[in-house]
Amino acid sequence: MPKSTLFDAIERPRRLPDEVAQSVMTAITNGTLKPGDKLPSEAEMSSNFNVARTVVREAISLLKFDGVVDSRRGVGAFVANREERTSFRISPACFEKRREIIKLLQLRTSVQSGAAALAAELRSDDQMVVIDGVFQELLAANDKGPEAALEDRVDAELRLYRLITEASENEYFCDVVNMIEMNIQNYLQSPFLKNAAASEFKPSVIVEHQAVVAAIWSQSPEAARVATRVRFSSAAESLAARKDFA
Amino acid sequence: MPKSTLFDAIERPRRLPDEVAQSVMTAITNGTLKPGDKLPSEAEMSSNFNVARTVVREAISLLKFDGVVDSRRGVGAFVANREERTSFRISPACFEKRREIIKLLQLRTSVQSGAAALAAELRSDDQMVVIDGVFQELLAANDKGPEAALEDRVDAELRLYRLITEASENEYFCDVVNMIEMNIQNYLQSPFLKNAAASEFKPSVIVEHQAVVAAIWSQSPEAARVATRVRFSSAAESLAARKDFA
DNA sequence: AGATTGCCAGTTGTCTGACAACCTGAAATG
DNA sequence: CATTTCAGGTTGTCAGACAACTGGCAATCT
Repeated sequence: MPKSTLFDAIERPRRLPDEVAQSVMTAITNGTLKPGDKLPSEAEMSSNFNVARTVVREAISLLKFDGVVDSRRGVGAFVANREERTSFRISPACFEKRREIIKLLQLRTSVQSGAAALAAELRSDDQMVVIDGVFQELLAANDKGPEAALEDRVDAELRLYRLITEASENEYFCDVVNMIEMNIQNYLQSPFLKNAAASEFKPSVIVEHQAVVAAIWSQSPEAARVATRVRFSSAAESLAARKDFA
Repeated sequence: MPKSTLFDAIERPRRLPDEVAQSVMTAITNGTLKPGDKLPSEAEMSSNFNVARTVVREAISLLKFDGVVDSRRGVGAFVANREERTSFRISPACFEKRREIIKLLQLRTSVQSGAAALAAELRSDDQMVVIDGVFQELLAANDKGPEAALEDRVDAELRLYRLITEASENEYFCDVVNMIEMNIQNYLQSPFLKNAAASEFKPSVIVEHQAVVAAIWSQSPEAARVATRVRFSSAAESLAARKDFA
């Protein structure tokens, strides 16, 4: 079927419970609702938001599951202390301010470094072969110039560090890194991402990647840790130096 | 009213949606449901679990919010790829096997080290005073011997590293650390925690704490990073060496 | 035959109303 | 005054209904 380009896809209605949850969540983050405060009753919110109580319940249920609020039957729902949360998630607001996203990358750097150190220690020879293969792909894509194989370059880089993280044999590192990556992908506009990737076309970048791979090859945890930190700090800095976002 | 110790608190009825969510989640983690698979329809699950559809909906809604499943109106709900999850959480199963909890502590170590490095760089003098104050409390509690001030010692240690993490000026580090701490507190039985704390009564431990505080005092990020890693690795090792859990 | 349209069963999303379980505080009771 | 009882409010669960949407099948048209 020839795809018509006459019309854009219509925007589909968002899910009500997520909207309500988001709304309550922002009230909590901006301090309108402080820890210990009682949320309005479900019936009240239901009429305020003009949605059914089931919708409000689903929304509150999400927050309860994260430990953001705590509800007691017959009493009400209350905002919990921030340090009582049982899940880690990144709010969309993170991607609106440069300072916030830099902070996120600091965390990413820290986690990725730890994973690389473990990977250096625990990697099998088979894993090393695969890692090196992807690194060669990255080199090949890089040789094609800044624009030609941009997609390939980004993809190879993503896979490279995902493989390294998996070689740490620690699912928690994988989960955190994947989760951060996913949020970046979801909330950062793709043209911006593309520009960021383009600006990372420098010889020094490849050298930094090289150092990471070499450290893992020689099974040197400390070297891997440092090299990874250098690489990701540098990426964060080059992002910080850019002018095309606030 | 004097608190009676004759009876334990009765176990309160758990929430149905959480149970259902947990049930589906384990089916996903153990591979019964693989990425791409279609979940049974809500009506079907409703009759299988013998609960109302609203309960099933809340459960699935939780998983959707985490990006664990993805649902399309008129079609069904599907298991998403693991790397597409948008939140990081720790399953209770983590605390059943020693190897799992060690892995969790590896992550904790990595994150805490990064936070300490930032704290060394960014701390204000006021923050340093508070940090040192809590460290003095820790020393005082330690001087009272292994059992006498056990509670105080644990509490001071918790506060010490929480303060350090906050001094990093990075909420993501705080959130991850708090979240891990919270899960440990929720899922690890308190007698076990108590024993673990008691076994951490050694002169070397205090020296390790001391090194962390000193590095932050002298604003040496690298020293803080290493000292923190030493401290938490050592804690993980002493946990691994224990015989009272599987 | 081939392409298009209309229709239908199945699924998720939302709404409504009801009742059960539970807590709080005030009124009734001794 | 101390205790009990009760009424009202809140969360938890249930049942049923309809709306919105999808995919595939059947009817229809060219």
